[in-house]
Amino acid sequence: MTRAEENYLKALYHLSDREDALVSTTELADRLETKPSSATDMLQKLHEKSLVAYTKYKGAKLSEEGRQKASQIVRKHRLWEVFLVDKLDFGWEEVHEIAEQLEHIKSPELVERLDQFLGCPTTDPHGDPIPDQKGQVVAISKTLLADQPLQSSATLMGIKDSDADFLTYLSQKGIKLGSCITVLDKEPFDQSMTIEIDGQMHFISKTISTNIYVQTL
Amino acid sequence: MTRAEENYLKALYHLSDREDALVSTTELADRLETKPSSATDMLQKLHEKSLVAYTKYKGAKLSEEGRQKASQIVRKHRLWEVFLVDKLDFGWEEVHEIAEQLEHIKSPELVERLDQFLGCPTTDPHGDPIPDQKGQVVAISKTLLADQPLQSSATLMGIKDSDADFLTYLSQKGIKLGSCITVLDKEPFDQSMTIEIDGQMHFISKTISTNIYVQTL
DNA sequence: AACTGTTTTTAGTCGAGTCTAAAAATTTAT
DNA sequence: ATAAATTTTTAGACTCGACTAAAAACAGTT
Repeated sequence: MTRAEENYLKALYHLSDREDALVSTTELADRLETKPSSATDMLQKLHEKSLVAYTKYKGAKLSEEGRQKASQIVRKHRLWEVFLVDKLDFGWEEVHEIAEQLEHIKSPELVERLDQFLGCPTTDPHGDPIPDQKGQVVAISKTLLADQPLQSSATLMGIKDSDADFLTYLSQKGIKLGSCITVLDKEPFDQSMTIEIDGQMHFISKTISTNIYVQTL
Repeated sequence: MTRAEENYLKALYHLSDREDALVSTTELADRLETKPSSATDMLQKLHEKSLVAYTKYKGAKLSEEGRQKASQIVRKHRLWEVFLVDKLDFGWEEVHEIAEQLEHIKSPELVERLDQFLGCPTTDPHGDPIPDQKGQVVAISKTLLADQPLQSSATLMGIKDSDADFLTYLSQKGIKLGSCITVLDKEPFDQSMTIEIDGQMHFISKTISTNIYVQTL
C-alpha cells in the first residue's frame, strides 16, 4: 500500500460515523485537501483492490478489509502520539503532524514493541481510543461538558476536535486530560459557562464546552 | 526534499571515503539498486539544487550543503537504531530496515528530543558514529581484529560491514559490542583465528576478522 | 590516430498521484 | 416535468522517479 492509499483509507475511517454511512467524493476530497477528481480516481483504485465499496455518483465506504487496514494506521498514529507526549515530552498540540508521518512506517513488529514499551495504552493524548491489533476500540465517554448540570463535577476525558490552537488554549489554562471540572454557572442565552479546575475559575464559551468530553464522577 | 533525493545524498555520503573523492554514476546506482540512467537524472537535479557538485562523465561529490543534509539523515538513521535496540529491545540485525524508513521523518524538534531521550549517544548499535547537529562525528577505532597480535586482548568497538546475516552470526555466538576478545591463535596460511570471548572459544575466518573493529586495551 | 569496449548520458515511456477543464449524472427548484 | 444548479466523473496534462534502448563520450590498445 502506498502512502496516498493509506491516507484515503484513514480519511474514510474518520468520516464514517455510522457503520453503513456513505462518504461523498467531495467530503473525502475536502478532508484530504485535494480535488474531487483525485478522490474519484483513488476510490476507483481502492474499489479495485476490494478495500472500499464504491458506487459511482453514490459514495464510498470501507470494506471489512479496508476498515481493518485503516484501523491499524490509526492505531500507529495514536501509539506514536503517546510516545511523543509520554516519552519525549511534546505538548499534545505538537504531536499530530509528526504522527502523520510516523503512522506510515511499515513494521508490524515495531508497532507491537512500541505498544508494549508504552504500557499498552488504550487512549491517545487527546483521549481518542487506540484500536487494538484487531481494530477493536474501547468505547469512550461522549458526554459533552456543555451538557453537564450546574454544580456537578466531572473528569475531562477527551477532546472532540483536536485543533492545535484549541489544544494550546487549553494547556495554557492548565486544562488537561484528567482535570476535574466543576460547573459553577451557565448563562442561559449563550450557554457560556463558568467552571472551576484545580481551584482556578475559567470562563468558557459554548464552542469550548461542546468540544470537551467528560466523565461524570 | 523528497525521499529519493535524501536517499541519493545519503548514498553519496557513504560512498565518499575521502573528502574530495568523486563517485561514479554506476557506483551510485549500484548502491541504490537502480540504473545508471536514473542516477544521472538525479545527479543533475541535485546539482541544480547545489547539493552536489557534478560534472558530466566525471562523477559527483557532495557540496558542503549537501554533506550537511546527508549527515543529518545519517544522524536520524543511527539515533533511531539506538532507540530500537535500547528501548524496544530489537536485535542489532533487525534495525537497519526500520531505520531506513524512520530516517525520513521530518521534524528537527523530534530528532533533538529523541537524542536527549537516548542520552545523546555517540555511536549506533553497530559501532558507527552518530553525527551531531553540525554533522561532526567522533573518530572511531579502525583497527581490525585481523591485525591484532597473538595473545593480545581488545574490546569489540564496531562492525565494518553490518550485513544482517553477519550480525545474526555474531549475536548467536554471544559476540556483541564491548565484548573482550583475546587472540589465542592465528593460522599463517589462511589467517583464520582462534579467539576467546567471555571464556568461550571461537574459530573465525579471515572474512570475519577483517569485518570487526577493535580497540586495544 | 583509429578501433574496441566500457561507461555515461540522452530520449522516450510508464505508473502514481495530482491538477484543470469539460462532460455527464444527480439533485433542487420552478 | 423540465430547467437550473450542483455534484461527480472523465479526459488530458503535469511532475517525480523509475525504466529501456540508443547515442555519445571516454579509456585503453594497437
